[in-house]
Amino acid sequence: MLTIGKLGEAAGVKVPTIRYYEQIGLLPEAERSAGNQRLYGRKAMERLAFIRHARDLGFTLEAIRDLLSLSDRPDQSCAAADAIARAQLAEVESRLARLTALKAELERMVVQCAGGKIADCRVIEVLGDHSLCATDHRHPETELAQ
Amino acid sequence: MLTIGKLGEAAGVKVPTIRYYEQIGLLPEAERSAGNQRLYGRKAMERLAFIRHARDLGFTLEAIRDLLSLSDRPDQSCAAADAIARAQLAEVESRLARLTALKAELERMVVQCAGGKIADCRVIEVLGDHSLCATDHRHPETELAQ
DNA sequence: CTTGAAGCTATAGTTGCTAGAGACATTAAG
DNA sequence: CTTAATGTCTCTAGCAACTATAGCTTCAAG
Repeated sequence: MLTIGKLGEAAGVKVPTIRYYEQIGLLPEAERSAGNQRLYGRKAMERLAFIRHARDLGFTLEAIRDLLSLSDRPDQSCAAADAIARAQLAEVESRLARLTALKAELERMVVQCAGGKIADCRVIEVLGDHSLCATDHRHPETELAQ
Repeated sequence: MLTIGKLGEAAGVKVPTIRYYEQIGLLPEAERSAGNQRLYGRKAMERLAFIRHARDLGFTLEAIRDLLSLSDRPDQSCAAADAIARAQLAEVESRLARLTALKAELERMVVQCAGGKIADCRVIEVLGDHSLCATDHRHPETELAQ
């Protein structure tokens, strides 16, 4: 049995994060030692690794909650898991497209900066006047988030 | 003079967001009408457009605060503005690299899903066992944030 | 003059943690 | 066996950048 610190070390997750996952119900309530400290076995370790990996892949905690409950029902169809993964892939692809456009615009901006005074600065100028922009990177809906 | 609703419409920014920007000092306190409603002129409109555009390019509000105060001093060197923009470009490039790796991993995952039962699902399996992964996409430091 | 939209303030919620305070537990050294 | 250092406990508050809600006032159209 591992204490919370060892578990965190093993899984690459910070201690308060583990307690947070327990608090929001992503991890079950841990067993406790005589002195009230959390103790974890292999099952908890695996579950935490699953969460960590999914987080690394950008899944939200909500999506992970769904994936975990799916993985607890091995006899069911995997369509739902597949759908969640595909949705995440679509998310990533759209963010990628957006970031690629941003990169182009930022590059244009910094390349044009001649290094003079603010009054002549292309960076400030472009930010102040959207019409100086090559690409239309305005997205009312799509969040930059995550 | 525009009311807050018209300004928001014109700049593509929601009304509560404008009030929020005022609250955190990104926009100056607006003039008020006899009935205590905010009124905005061309200067406020331009400042808000600047903020909006910079947000669209992924600058944080902190960076925008700096850029705005720079743009208020047109006689100074533009080096600082350039540095902020370059930092943002670097940020975007690193996120781009990371997302590209995620995309590859997610694609691998969904392609391998044969559509059977959860017990055989590659999505769940890969998430549960990091060693099944092609790429090492674990980043202790680099946040996925933004 | 009435009605409905738009404005006001203030507070709380969102996501996914992270940081702090103050108290108890455990472990290693002396 | 004691002490000191570290680890853990709970609880609360904070971060970014908004968004939503409640309950009120003001404005513009008919």
